[in-house]
Amino acid sequence: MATTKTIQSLERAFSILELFQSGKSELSLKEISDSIGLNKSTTFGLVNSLTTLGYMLQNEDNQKYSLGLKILSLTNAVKMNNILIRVSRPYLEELSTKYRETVHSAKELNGNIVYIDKVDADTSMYINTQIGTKNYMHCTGVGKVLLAYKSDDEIETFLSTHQLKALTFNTITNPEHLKREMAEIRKNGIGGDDEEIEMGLSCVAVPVMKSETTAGFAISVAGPTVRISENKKNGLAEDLKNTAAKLSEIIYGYTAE
Amino acid sequence: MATTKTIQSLERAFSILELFQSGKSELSLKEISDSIGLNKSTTFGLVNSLTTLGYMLQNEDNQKYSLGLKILSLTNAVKMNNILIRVSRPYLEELSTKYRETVHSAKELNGNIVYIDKVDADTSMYINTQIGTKNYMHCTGVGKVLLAYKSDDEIETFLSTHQLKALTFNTITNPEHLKREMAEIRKNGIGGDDEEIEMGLSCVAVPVMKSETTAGFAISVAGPTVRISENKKNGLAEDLKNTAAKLSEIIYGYTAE
DNA sequence: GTATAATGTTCTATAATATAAAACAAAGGA
DNA sequence: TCCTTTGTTTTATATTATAGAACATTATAC
Repeated sequence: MATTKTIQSLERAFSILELFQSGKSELSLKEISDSIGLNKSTTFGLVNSLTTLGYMLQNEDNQKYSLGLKILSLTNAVKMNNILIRVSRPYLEELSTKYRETVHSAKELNGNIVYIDKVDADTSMYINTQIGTKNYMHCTGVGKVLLAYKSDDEIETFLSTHQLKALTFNTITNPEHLKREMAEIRKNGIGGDDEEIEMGLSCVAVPVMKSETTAGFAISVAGPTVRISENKKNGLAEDLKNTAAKLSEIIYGYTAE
Repeated sequence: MATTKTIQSLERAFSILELFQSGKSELSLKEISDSIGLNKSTTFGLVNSLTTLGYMLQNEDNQKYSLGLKILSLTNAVKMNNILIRVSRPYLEELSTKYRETVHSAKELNGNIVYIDKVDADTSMYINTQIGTKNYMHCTGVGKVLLAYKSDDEIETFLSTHQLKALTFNTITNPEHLKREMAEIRKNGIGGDDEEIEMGLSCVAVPVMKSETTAGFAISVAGPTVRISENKKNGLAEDLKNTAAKLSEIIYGYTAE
């Protein structure tokens, strides 16, 4: 459990790297120092260090800075070390190709979900989620599915420590209501979200079980509400369940029944 | 140009993250502190900060540490910001599928090449290269091709500042010999390496041209020497050239002739 | 089941380091 | 050409990272 103070220069360095997540591929020193609210020279020290280490690089023409390719070497390590990502990728791609929708995998981390992987749909609609970032448990398909397979105690703890913030009119904000949905998910082995994060956007989600009662992670197929409900009839739910069963077996060596 | 001293805690933090590139997915605090040669508590401070920031995480069962998924969010940013990676990926995959060999893309960075992307072959043979890491210019296919399209002055500078280290019996260590090969590459628009990094391993490489005389990056197909020479006859070189021409056009808007 | 070893975590004093201000350099625009 | 803007270097100082030691917790041996 982390209680000690985090090292200031680390916190600052990473927030500089994270600046590039907002779409800009190049930033000037000025822009960086303004964004993080630090002195020019302090910023320079940080940026310069990151550049020396290969995690940022400077465009020689306009002096601007961008992210360095060395970050990709860490990515590699993350993926190599995560059987989960390695194994599930092709299955997620298969689902995405078949239904032409966006597919996510996610796991729980301290009361939130973190996207592990994502396969974008081959359509004009782009779902704005980022691998490695957090999202709520109570309003995402993957989140609700993962919550459903926690113990009753854990669910109670979650509900008493997390406010069920409304993101749309559909977001479930009533704990009792959410608990009823949890029971429903456990009964059917399937869940989803119905415009609970954003109007017009829905998903179907299933858990990848680790044992008979515990979920390791979850996968989902998301897209415009109309298409998702249509696809559900066309076997999307069944396909998701089958995929999850395969992953369960390969990753955790667990087979149902 | 970076001359200032790099911030110590940053240097240390990243060297901790880089420890996980050696294949181990979990490391104990002790292992980490031993590996980087720092005091237990100093190491703890660094590791704890990285954990708080989401770039590492601790296994609650055995206390061991691993890389955090948040690294993947930076990956995302790198890829989003690099048209090069985004655009070329499917083409590299196509080549890899067709020839069942490993495909690389790489660009130059301060006299070395850095792998930008890699598609592993669907065979038992695994080529030990890592995206985001450096390699020599004088003995890799991509490196030689990129060197060939530098100006004569730049080539001279490179040769006078870099020792041509021999990695195998085939590595070209004679500057004059290398210059002759550069001319050959420019003549044919194609290069490669013939067991110059490792015995038994060869590759064919082509530049992706930015203009008539300058290369933006390079792509290569690598594999066991026998298969590569066989594939060359079966159109590998032609396919590579065609792919490179397409990428040239899409990424740099440059068309030959 | 107890004792002992090994490792993870917290506390604290101190030295070392990151920091910001200011000076300087270089580039760009008026 | 001058002035503004932004990137880089220098330097003094205060803050912060650091390592040693104590403490806590877990694993191992007996």
